[in-house]
Amino acid sequence: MSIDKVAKIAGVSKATVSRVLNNQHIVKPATREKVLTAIQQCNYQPNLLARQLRTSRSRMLLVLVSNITNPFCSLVVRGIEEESERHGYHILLCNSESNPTRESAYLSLLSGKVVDGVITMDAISCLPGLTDMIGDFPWVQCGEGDTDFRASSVTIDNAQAAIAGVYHLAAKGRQRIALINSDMRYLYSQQREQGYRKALTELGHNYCRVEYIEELDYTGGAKAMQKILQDDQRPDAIFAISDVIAGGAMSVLHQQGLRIPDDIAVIGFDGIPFGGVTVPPLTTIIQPMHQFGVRSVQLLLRKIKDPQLDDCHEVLEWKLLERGSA
Amino acid sequence: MSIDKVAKIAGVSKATVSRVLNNQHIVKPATREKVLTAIQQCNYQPNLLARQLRTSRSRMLLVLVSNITNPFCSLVVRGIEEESERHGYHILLCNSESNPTRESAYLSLLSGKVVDGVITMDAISCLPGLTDMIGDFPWVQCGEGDTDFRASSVTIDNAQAAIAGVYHLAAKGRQRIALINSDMRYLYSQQREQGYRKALTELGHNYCRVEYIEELDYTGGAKAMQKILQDDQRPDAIFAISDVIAGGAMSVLHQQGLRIPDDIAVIGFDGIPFGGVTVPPLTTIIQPMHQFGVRSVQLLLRKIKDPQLDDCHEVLEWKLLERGSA
DNA sequence: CTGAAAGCGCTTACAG
DNA sequence: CTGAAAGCGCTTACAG
Repeated sequence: MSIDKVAKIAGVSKATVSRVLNNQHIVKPATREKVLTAIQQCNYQPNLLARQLRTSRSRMLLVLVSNITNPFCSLVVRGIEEESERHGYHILLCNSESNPTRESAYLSLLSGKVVDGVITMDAISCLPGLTDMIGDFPWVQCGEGDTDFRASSVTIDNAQAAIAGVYHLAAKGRQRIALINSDMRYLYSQQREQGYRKALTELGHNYCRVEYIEELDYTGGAKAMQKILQDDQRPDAIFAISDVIAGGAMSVLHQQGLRIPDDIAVIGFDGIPFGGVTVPPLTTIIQPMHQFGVRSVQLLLRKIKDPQLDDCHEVLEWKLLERGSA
Repeated sequence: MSIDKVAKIAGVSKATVSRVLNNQHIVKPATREKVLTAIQQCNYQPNLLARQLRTSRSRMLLVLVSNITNPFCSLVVRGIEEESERHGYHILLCNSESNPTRESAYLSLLSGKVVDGVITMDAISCLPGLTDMIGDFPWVQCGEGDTDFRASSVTIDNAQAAIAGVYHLAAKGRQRIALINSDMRYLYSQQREQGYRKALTELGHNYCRVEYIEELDYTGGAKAMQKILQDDQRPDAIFAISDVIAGGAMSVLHQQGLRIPDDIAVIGFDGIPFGGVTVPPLTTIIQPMHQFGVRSVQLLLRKIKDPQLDDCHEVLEWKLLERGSA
């Protein structure tokens, strides 16, 4: 009714009002003026829902993260949002906690036409049956690059990065390098562990120790570190699969009076700001988190514009940043 | 058309299909069965947009945060999302970076009927003119409690909490307590500084020193700490307005070889997990972040259900958690 | 218990 | 350059 009201005030048809609203330049300037004045006058606000229904475009993107509390995630999300905004898109955030019920509730927004596409950051293998819900809708995996699915992806070469991490520690003379890994449902966890094992083999190291955590947070890292310290043979280096975990591990080392890196070196993964303020500052492997977000949006929008487009698997650069801890 | 298709297959009217879809129990079981089978058969997915347009309810909530990267924000958002989901609502996240253009783009979703209400976590004073856009739509301020606006709010008693922080430091024998404050556009920053000053007066402390940061992150805290250390007279305690800032400050203290808390005590604010793994662990004032989110949603939904309801300003409990740093 | 019809507020061929 | 009309896919009084 609202656009009707404007039309009545301006003395034109609602088609014309719609044209002005959508900046179609075929409208005669004089008519255009009349309409704009009318819009001002009644403080008209378009009903976006109606527009979306009519055009079957919502300009809304769904973002599925497992835990927004993880700085890695929030930094990527920031990139996603920034790029989305540049293209006039808004984002719907689903903080899934890897909870299938919640994920499927959000994914139904795809078939419900509420969102035009989805960026998933959760583990692919946490989306069992959920991939059916995504169906043929535009989809980009961010941080996970499983080519078995009908989705584009943005990742780094996780195995290679992990290898570089191990070599860095080895170059520092470390002989017993332990890995604290997170959830093996994540492809990147598998890939990094693979890299870790490969590097050890190449280097001829006999010591190999992997401890898994349940929750990817500081506490998880601390618990894993405690576990490792109960071993008969103490490692002389820790490779943490994320900076957050490294943080937890370091706090335990401090409590135990162990010196970093003298007694045990620590290297992390991600490159979150937190790593700059640990004691000592954290050596880590930097992922281009912001760029992860930006590229994901670009790939997604491209697919939305042209659904025929082939999936594309983009591999970005990582960088080892040496600070004090290793 | 889609509901029409189902209707045709089931041999009923689309009104009946709609009734089944909405679980209205007036439908005869036999008819219901027919419809359900038809739905299965053609794998029908309702168009939510159409439903929302028709019912003028989107079951979508807008959440405006200034920086999702701040752990305080992401922990609150997690609470918001959890409670939203319980009520069948989804959330739209706007990471504003206090950017008015971006905020107004998102706020137009209110008048556009894309969201039913908004929770703002940004500084009230960062929303100049934006409050007009919110108009009479359901609105809850989270973390900021400016009663001058037509909005409900969920906060703690910031002044009182700050006073407790200062008294805690004073009880530890600290005489020169400096405050690292964040952005004074935030009401909570003003209130905490007020509390800080009040406590100093009550205690008869002459030393009073406030350093402001530009960006609420580790770097901001570090910079502020460096600035303070250039003073002729060094403080013997730092009250940081957030744990993140405390983290940055502590890293500088370590670099300078100052002992915490012996040389300088540090107390933070918020209670983010990070505080548990600093060296030493961070004494802090805990805000009920998750509960902030939960209550905000509850107040908002109540208002959405009954727009006549008066605004309500809820003040939750804070708690001082003593750990090693002060 | 069920159906025909109106309507939510837009956009977009189509005709002029 | 502009308007009348159809239609996006639902829900909901209203009548029976």
